[in-house]
Amino acid sequence: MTQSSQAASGKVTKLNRVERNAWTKRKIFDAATKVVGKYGYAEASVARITEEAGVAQGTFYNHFENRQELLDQLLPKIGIDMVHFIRERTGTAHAARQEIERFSAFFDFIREVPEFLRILNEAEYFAPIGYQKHLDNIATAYVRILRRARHAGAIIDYSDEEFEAIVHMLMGARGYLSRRYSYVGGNVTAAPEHVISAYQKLVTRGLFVPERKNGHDR
Amino acid sequence: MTQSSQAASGKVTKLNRVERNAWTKRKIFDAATKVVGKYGYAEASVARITEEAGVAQGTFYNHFENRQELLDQLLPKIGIDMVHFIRERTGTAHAARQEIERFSAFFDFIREVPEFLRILNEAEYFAPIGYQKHLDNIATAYVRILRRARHAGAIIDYSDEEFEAIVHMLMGARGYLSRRYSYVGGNVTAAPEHVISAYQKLVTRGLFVPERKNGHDR
Amino acid sequence: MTQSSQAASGKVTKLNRVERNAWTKRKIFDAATKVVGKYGYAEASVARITEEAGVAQGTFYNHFENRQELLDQLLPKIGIDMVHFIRERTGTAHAARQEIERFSAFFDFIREVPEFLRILNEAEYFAPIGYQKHLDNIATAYVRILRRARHAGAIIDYSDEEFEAIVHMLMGARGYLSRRYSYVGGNVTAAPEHVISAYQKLVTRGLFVPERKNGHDR
Amino acid sequence: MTQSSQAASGKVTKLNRVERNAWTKRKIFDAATKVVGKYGYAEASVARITEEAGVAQGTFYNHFENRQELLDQLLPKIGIDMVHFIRERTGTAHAARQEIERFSAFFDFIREVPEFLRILNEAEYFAPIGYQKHLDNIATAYVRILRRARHAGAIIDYSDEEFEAIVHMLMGARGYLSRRYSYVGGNVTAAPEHVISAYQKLVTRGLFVPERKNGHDR
DNA sequence: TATGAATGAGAATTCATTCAT
DNA sequence: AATGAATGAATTCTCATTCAT
Repeated sequence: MTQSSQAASGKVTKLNRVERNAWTKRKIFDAATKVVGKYGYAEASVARITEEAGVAQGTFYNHFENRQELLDQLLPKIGIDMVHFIRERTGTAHAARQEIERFSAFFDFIREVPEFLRILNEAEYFAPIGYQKHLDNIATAYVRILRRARHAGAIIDYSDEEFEAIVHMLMGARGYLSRRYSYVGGNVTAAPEHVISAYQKLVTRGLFVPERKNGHDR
Repeated sequence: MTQSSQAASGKVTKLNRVERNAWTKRKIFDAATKVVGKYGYAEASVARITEEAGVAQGTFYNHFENRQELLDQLLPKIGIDMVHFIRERTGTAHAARQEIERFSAFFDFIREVPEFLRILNEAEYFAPIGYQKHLDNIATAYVRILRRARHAGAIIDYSDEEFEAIVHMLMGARGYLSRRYSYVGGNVTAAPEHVISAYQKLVTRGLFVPERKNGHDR
Repeated sequence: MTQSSQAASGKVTKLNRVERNAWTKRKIFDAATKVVGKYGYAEASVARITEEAGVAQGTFYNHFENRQELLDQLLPKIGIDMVHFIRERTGTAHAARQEIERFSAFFDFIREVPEFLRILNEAEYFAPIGYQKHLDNIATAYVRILRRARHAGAIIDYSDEEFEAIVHMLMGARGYLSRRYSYVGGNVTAAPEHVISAYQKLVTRGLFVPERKNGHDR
Repeated sequence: MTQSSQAASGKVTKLNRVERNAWTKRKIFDAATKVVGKYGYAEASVARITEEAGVAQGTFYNHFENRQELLDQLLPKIGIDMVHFIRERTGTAHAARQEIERFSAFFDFIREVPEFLRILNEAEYFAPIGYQKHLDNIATAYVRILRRARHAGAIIDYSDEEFEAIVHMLMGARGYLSRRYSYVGGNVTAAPEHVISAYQKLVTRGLFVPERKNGHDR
């Protein structure tokens, strides 16, 4: 083992049994991310994933019960990365403006992790368990945000049940918009200005109350 | 009563060659709708479809070039049915209220054709050509509606480009909402009241100008 | 039916039942020749042949018991054409020189009927009955020629049994040579000079006695 | 005794991974030889071959990219065996007599490997890549032999180009003769005496100069 | 734990032949 | 006699999973 490969593994000394195990599992996981991002779930055969990971096919089944189990873990894991990414890019402005920040950050994340979009969109049918988990994660966090905004007076007139519906609309809007506008000639691009402005108008007017000088939440 | 009108009436005694041909194609098509709606595109093998249709596998290839060709025809065909269905259920009220009618009609259509949702949602990956065709159909018609509303003064302050983005948001919203709320215990149900009200609030406030006594479009 | 198509059929007036029948059979036969010559027996599906002939698939079975029957008729029919063609191009010179004329004429025939080579060569495996018939036709005629030459004193020291072997050698030589030298860049070409001279040397010296002034056969 | 030498000896107790792998591939190869020899390439389906080999169909594709790849390897491999076989049976007599030895040895080889003839003859159409490879192998070696004979004075008056043509004639002659005379009632038999004598006369007189007391080549 | 050959159930598609009209 | 839709067996190839080493 060379120094550089040790460095890449994050360890400097020889790996013990547990670490080697985790390291192999990680290799398979990362390979799956790459493969699904590039070819989609349907083409993500165990053969392709293990080849990309540089391990034998049999090794796969030492770490995952079966192909589906891995596929179902893919989206939730990346989904959490996304939540962190967006949270870091959201400031303390008025709630309506924060929502626009989140919207933009979502598109930024797609550019950061181009595999995400495909993994997200196909998951509903190829990794339904993972998809559900992801959706619950996001919806829960999102509803909490809206509630907080309502508590701060930035939203009125929406019930908790309606929040849940709103959250699905916003997620759906993002999904369709990203599919439509994130790809130009095979490359992942930033959201066009008019897309952001349209989202801003719809959401700001439709969901939030007009911002006043002292209307900051938190 | 002519032979052809006999065929159309569903009460068939004897069909001529052309009618028999169309009838068989139709059987395959309907079987595919059923199968894809129930099992999804991935599981819609030619064997399954032809079995459902009650014809031999080889017969399939007398009517469709290959499996994909049929799959790509599925969504656009049903999509057009949907457009007609919604149009029939849309009155002449104020534009904002018409949009809510369309929203409700969409959910009604899903109950009418429960296969539609799955055929629509999976199409992006399993029948991309058909999906694109469908999306274009819908987006074009939808943008035209919004423009007319703007011309009638029911919408202001949105550009054509923004309309396109809005249309994708609305389609995305419907898609996610229908996935979340249309199924209860395996049955297709009507949209809950709070979903309709949330949509109504978001869209009415976000997209349209407040309705005045003389604010009808057209 | 137009005048020109009547002319093409070789008939000027309306065709009666028998003639129509023969005409259809002929169309199928010619189509098969074309198709096998271009794509080979293996790709000569009934669908392809009938399409080329401009008739329905079912029509095929009104004229031929099955696909194989037609294929087996192909080679013997053209083989007879070849025999006539070669015979017409053979003069009354010394037997050895006649053999060279036949050899050259064989290559000329290939250029005249470019389908022949493929039909001949593949027939052994795809139309074995027809192949055998053809081989018998040719061998019989060829042996007769050699016997006549022996009777005329142009060949000595070969028995009838040996003649049969010689004939197979000569046919084999032609077959391999034509495969090797008749195609250049997809086109059928004349036999190169050195091929003819090599054949001439081998056969003239190996089979015939040296030509004398009065050594003409016949 | 090493493991590998155990394998080579045919008496096998335990094979290691590499040996097992080679052993399986060999089983498939041998099965293909048998099947093609008996039924021809066209009937040599993967199902038939793997059944004959006693392995699962899927196993086939662990060892060969596809069906055609195997078929194209068949003839060149056996062709090399044939060359060795013939070379071993060729003495140091005069070149003309050596040629007769080779001719006889060819027929002996067919009796040794009865599958060869069919594998050879059909290859042109079913395994064209393998056929070309084989033909090149043989023609190259054959021309080299003729040149050596010319250098030794046993052949005069033939150019290199003519040699190539001669070689094709000899190969064609053998091919046709073997088809005609090697099978009697389903069994492979030796070449009849009159066939050998006819070949001997034609080639000895047609290609070589009369043998003198000191006319040995080499 | 890692390996990779072996498995066998299916997948899409082709095509000679039949047969009702 | 002509038609052409219907048939279904057979083909090649894929791939998740198993298991002996």
